[in-house]
Amino acid sequence: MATVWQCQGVTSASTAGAVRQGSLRELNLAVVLRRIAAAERPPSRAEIAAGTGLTRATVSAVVDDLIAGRLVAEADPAPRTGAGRPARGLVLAADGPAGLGLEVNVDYLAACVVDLTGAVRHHVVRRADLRPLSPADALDRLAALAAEARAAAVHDGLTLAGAALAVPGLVGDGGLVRLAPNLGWRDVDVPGLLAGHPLAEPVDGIPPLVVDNEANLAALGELHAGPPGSASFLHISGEIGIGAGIVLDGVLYRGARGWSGELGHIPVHPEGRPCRCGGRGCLERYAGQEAVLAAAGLSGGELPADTAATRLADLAAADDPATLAALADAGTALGVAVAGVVNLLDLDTVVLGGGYAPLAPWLAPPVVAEISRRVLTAAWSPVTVRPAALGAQSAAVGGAASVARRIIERPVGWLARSG
Amino acid sequence: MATVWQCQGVTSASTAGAVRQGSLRELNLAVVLRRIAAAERPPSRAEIAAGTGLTRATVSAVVDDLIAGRLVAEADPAPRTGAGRPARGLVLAADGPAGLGLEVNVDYLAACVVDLTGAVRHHVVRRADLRPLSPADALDRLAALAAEARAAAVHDGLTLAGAALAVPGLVGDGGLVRLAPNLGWRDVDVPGLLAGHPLAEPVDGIPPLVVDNEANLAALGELHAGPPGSASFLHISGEIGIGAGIVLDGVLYRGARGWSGELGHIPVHPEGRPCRCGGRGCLERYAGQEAVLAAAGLSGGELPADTAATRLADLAAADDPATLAALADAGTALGVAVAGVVNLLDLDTVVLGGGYAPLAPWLAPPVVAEISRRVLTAAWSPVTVRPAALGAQSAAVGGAASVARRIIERPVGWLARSG
DNA sequence: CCATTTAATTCAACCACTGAACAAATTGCG
DNA sequence: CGCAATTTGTTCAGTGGTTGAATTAAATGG
Repeated sequence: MATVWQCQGVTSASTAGAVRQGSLRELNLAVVLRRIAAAERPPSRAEIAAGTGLTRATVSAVVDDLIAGRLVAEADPAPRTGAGRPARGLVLAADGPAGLGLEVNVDYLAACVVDLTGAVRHHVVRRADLRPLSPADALDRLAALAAEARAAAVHDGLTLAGAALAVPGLVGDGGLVRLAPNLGWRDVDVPGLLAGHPLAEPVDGIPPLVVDNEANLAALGELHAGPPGSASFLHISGEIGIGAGIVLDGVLYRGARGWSGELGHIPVHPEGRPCRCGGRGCLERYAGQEAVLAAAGLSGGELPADTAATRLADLAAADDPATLAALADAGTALGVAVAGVVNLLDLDTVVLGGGYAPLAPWLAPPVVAEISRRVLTAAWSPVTVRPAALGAQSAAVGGAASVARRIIERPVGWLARSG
Repeated sequence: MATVWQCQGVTSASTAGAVRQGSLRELNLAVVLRRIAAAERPPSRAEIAAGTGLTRATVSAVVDDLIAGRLVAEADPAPRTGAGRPARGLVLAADGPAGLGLEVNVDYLAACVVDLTGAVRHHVVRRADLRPLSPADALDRLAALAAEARAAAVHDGLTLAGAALAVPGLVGDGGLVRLAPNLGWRDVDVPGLLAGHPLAEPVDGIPPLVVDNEANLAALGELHAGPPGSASFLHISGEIGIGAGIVLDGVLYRGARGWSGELGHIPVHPEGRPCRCGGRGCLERYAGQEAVLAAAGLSGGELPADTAATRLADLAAADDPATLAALADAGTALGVAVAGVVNLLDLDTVVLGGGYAPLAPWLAPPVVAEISRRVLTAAWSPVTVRPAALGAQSAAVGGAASVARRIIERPVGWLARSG
């Protein structure tokens, strides 16, 4: 009776491999670095030792490695501590490795560079309607933008350690874009088309290029930029489709096959309006960009997402009745779907991102109303609904930040780079 | 002896503590033990070494510790390997620590003992209507049942290392049952009421008693008993309320506050039937036990769940038209909600458990229909809908198995017990 | 100016893994 | 039957990295 206790998932946390001798240092490098990254103010070696349970001797040795590897620097001025020898505060290095974030969307390309501290060191958005272009041409332009960003990073003394590309669509294994309906892409082999463009210097443990869903990376951006403490949240990207990134306990959940977050096709009126997915009454048909524009009396189903959102926000700010009604209805539909999600996942925060970010003043109230009406546990603990901290550009930033985060989670790859 | 009563906390991935010197052994004990637990057939020390990357010397030393601690035993007969010195197969010990699973439900109490290998060594169900009893009286009876189970375990040479209690309701920190509507419990301090009843011998790292939602533990039972490969699934417990346990990548997801899985209050008809939760159109009002019984023309809203389910199954098997229609409608409503969940979480398996298990032949087809109609990615990869492997009794077994699983995940606690 | 206090480093000791050599136990071939 | 081949498991000196105490460093305060 062979009983299987643990099924190997796609990325299981408990798949921790064997701990060899050197792993000890590897693990402690990560522990100390995480501690420095998570601290409110620059901690001293002694504080880290007290907080982690390691000895001061060990912490000193580990910190030496981190400083030698340009991952950590000593902060000045030193924090005041009172009597005794003054502590030397430790901060993440601002001149070490950095992540490159890229985004391809319907009407713009974006590239940004985020360093270890989380600071956005470089950010370019190039507006252009990409729908007429072939995937190869679009990616060529993206590569040019990436090269610019890389040059800027090098100029700042940074080293790009990896890149993440956000795409508005379903992404399969190996960076294959299965379907990006609004771009008109289908089965596009992004890594293949980008081969030859050196986007980043390969670092052990950091893939040179990760392709991911735009909503996923935007959620990571929110995790990175948002206030600490909300480690379980739903980040909703309201565009033509409605995607969502799910962060549970500080970890992005990608689903069994990497296709989680299809919030737009949650049924809100089971026998309601037919949807292009084949179902009926999907959320997208009530709170998607096209539906809201139509309800507000605007015809531009082909408007870019942020243009549409700002136009709606302008009209709503001017108290246009049709727009206000359209947003109220969309918010209610969104609230119904979100209430279901919160009931299921017990989230404490819902973030309105993408095109929803500028509309949050009008969307959030009905969403909150539906949540408090329908969520059983809302009485015990309130659910926060707030706009995305990074706004519409969070996917590129989130991608770049995810690269930096990976280095913090496993610094040995970077340290092994060149000695 | 001061025993610490605690609830299964929300474990954050980033709380990974420092790796002290001894942790190295601690981690490798877990690595080797997991390997033995996950293997199809008893592996040899050499196979473990090859599979993990550890040296044979290290594996031998680790295995010696595990055998000395009665967590592992050498299997006989030894597996045939061909030429060379014959390997000595390693299996999980059947006479070491074991977990105690308990369940309080509307019309029965249950206790079971599961050993490390996953075998159910003892299982008692005591039928009784618990609703007239006070929580204290009910828990007294439960404690008596637990004492019996403990005696049986000791008789078998087992040592109980912890207990898990399944309750049909919301469980807060510290084992406080906030609300168990069908039991009529509200803010019941279970650990306080059970103080003095030695349910298990405290083991470092294994809380003596964990109180958890019935649906959560049932999902763990399914993870334990179900076929391997489905490490991300939704386990639905259809009772008077509809709860769900969410297993993602082999890990039970509890939610930010431990209250995940309220599937019953997902809206399926936003302005439909009013629900006692204050919302309208909750799934529970269309697929909950009361709704189905009423639709089938049965009045017994107070029937125990399994009785109601078997009665419905009998009627359906006899082709009773009203029952068939009621189940079809319930299945459709369930399918709408589940389709939303699958769209959101990209699950590959949905398990019908609790009272739904015997009704699966009639519920599964409409659920599958709604999924294939509404789930965008169903075209790429099918979603399996199946009845629970353990049936209605999975919560107690799942709780007991979760205790055993904890020992496998962190054996050092058990090994430190008494030398 | 000196006692006090806290931070960081140094250093011998120790723990657990490493790698190679060795012993054990079986198969297969002459 | 005997011996080479083969694979398993153990022994043992060696090493990397943590440990804990002692030591040095650098400030405050009376």
